Amino acid sequence: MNLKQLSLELGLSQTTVSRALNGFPEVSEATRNRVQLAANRHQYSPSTRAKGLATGKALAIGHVIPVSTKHETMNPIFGDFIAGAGETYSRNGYEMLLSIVDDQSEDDVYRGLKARRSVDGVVVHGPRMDDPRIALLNEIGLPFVVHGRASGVTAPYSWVDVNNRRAFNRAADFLIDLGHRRIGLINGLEGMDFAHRRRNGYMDTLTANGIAADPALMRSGEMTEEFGYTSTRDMLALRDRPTALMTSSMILAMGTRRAIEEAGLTIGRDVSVITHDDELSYLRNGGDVPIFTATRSSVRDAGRRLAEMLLADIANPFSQPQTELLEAELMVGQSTGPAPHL
Amino acid sequence: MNLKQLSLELGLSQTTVSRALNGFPEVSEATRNRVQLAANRHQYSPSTRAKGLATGKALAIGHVIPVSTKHETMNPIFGDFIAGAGETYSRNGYEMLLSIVDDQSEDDVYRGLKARRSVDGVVVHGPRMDDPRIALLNEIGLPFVVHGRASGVTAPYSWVDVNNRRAFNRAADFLIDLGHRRIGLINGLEGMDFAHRRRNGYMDTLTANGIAADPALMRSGEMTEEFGYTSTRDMLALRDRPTALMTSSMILAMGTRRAIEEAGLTIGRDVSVITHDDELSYLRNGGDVPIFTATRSSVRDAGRRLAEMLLADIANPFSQPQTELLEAELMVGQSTGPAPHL
DNA sequence: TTCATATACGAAATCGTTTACGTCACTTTG
DNA sequence: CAAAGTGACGTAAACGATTTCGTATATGAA
Repeated sequence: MNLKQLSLELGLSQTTVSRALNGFPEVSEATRNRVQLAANRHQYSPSTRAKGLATGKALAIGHVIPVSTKHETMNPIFGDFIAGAGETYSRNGYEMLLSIVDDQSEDDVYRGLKARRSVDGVVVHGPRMDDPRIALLNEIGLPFVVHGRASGVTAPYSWVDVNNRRAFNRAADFLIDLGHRRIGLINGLEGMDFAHRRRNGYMDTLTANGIAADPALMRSGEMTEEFGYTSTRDMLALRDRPTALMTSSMILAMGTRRAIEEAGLTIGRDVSVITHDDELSYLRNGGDVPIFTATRSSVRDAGRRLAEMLLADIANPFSQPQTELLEAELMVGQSTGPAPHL
Repeated sequence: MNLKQLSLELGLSQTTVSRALNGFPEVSEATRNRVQLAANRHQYSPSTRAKGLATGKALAIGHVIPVSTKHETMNPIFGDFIAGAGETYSRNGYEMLLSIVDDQSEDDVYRGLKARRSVDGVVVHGPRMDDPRIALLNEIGLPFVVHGRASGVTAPYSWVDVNNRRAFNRAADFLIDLGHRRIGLINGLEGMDFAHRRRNGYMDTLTANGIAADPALMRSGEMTEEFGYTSTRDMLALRDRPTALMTSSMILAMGTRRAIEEAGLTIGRDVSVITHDDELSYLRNGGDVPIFTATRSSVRDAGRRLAEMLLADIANPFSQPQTELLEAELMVGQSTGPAPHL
């Protein structure tokens, strides 16, 4: 069923039917009802393609997901993030377009989306330091919001981010208050902006407390369970092993737990662990009492907020860049305790 | 840059330019080259919307991801699955449309996609037993392929699935060969088709070996780490506790490991564990020697295969339903050993 | 020379909407 | 009572591609 058929059946012009359905005032309430009813009866919905052509809007948002060619790793937070964003989109009549792309050819994908006019805007995932995508998107004039920030980029842009620095400040502070002095960090990949900020937060707090940062206690890599395991195992094998560890994700923390227990140590007593927790739906950090002490911030909420921001940006093209900094809360769980006397 | 502008600049008609770019024979090689060059120079790509309108194809595939309203849980395999499918799509010039939808209103989403003509076909995720979506999609005439199967549905349909039954047959057999008689099962949600098949595989092998299935050793629920933990903890507290456990996912297995170690037991010695492993990129099951003994099948491959099947289906509308049953391989790791003498 | 046949290109319809202009019958206003 | 609104609807031109017919020129055969 298309507009023409519907209007023919109603004995009205396509114009009137279109206006009736889109809520324009120049149509009587009587006919509007008649049209609505007929539309429902036939399950009429305007063709997205035709509507898009006519209005010049795509009514779609693009998410470009980089997958590292080296490790073929897909960020596990991604699912929950788009679940949040997706809610906002469908509530506003937008569709979500996904492009999975190896991090080599990202540029072409953005250019392609623009050239084919497939989307009205895009979400930038996994920003790195000095991320070139921001300049690119500004250049080609595609509205966008970044999930995270890109240190080193001076041009203004919209973003939604967690206060990673503050979160890791607080986590380190918490451990130091418990008497820990040897604190390790198992972080995301070097070059990822969030990893950079988290390390800064960690290091600042250490030095502020007169503790020298030890390179042997700092690791960055792909955030897999395996990496959490090997990093922890190696650190625990040091002559002067850490009494506490901070990890950048729950999955890393699982690996950390495995290594600690394999070493015959007890988590929360021999080694304290604080992790960042994105509140992934399938990795809930316990019920009432968290398993891991954690800095917690829902990535799903971030998705929701970011989508709202992007849609607002698109609706009002001359708006200034918006930003939103989400604070993580520190949840005290069972994985931390006073520093042991070694 | 659109077709009109490009043809104007070249001093050709839109027809010729279009034909040149789409590889039609009735255009000389000389002008074809000229057109190609100009198109590249201006980064011209045809508007998806206009092209879709003209051709009647959407050049897009829809993925409808159900999110349970109760638990707000998003299936963790989803990310890797669409990474696989996405590769196939972009290689064939298709785009991927994502709809996140609570499992109440799925019907409307499929109807909407059809009515708005947004996609040429859809992928059905997470089929349940007697899944009504298959009948619905057949009724409204939207091409689809199911990731998994739906026991109880008699109508023919295309699917790609892992041989869940066989996988759990083999896993159970393997444990029984090691001398285990008390074998627990920690499975996905009741009603999910894959969970049903896995349980059947498990139970068949038990009874074939003269072991009565014990309801106390069978659990189904959302496949979170927490559920793996509580299920295992409860089973280990039984007077006649299991010496081996089978779990339906790596994440469940992580919870299982936590409970086992918390009970002061050693995995692979006191309690053996076999898990199903979807080869999620961020949950690699160890390197050379797997951590968990596992029935392994790449969900990313499944995504690739399924996408190819769907595109073939769309290209040839009168084709018969295709099916593909992937076999899981049994990887022997460090989490299994001979049954202990209790 | 003439007619058929390629070869290379173009004019215009088409896809399904939206929307800038008309239009026409009634009020309302000065 | 004529002029000016207003309310309700229609005509037709976009939007940016593809595609169905043509058409003009060159080539070959009769």
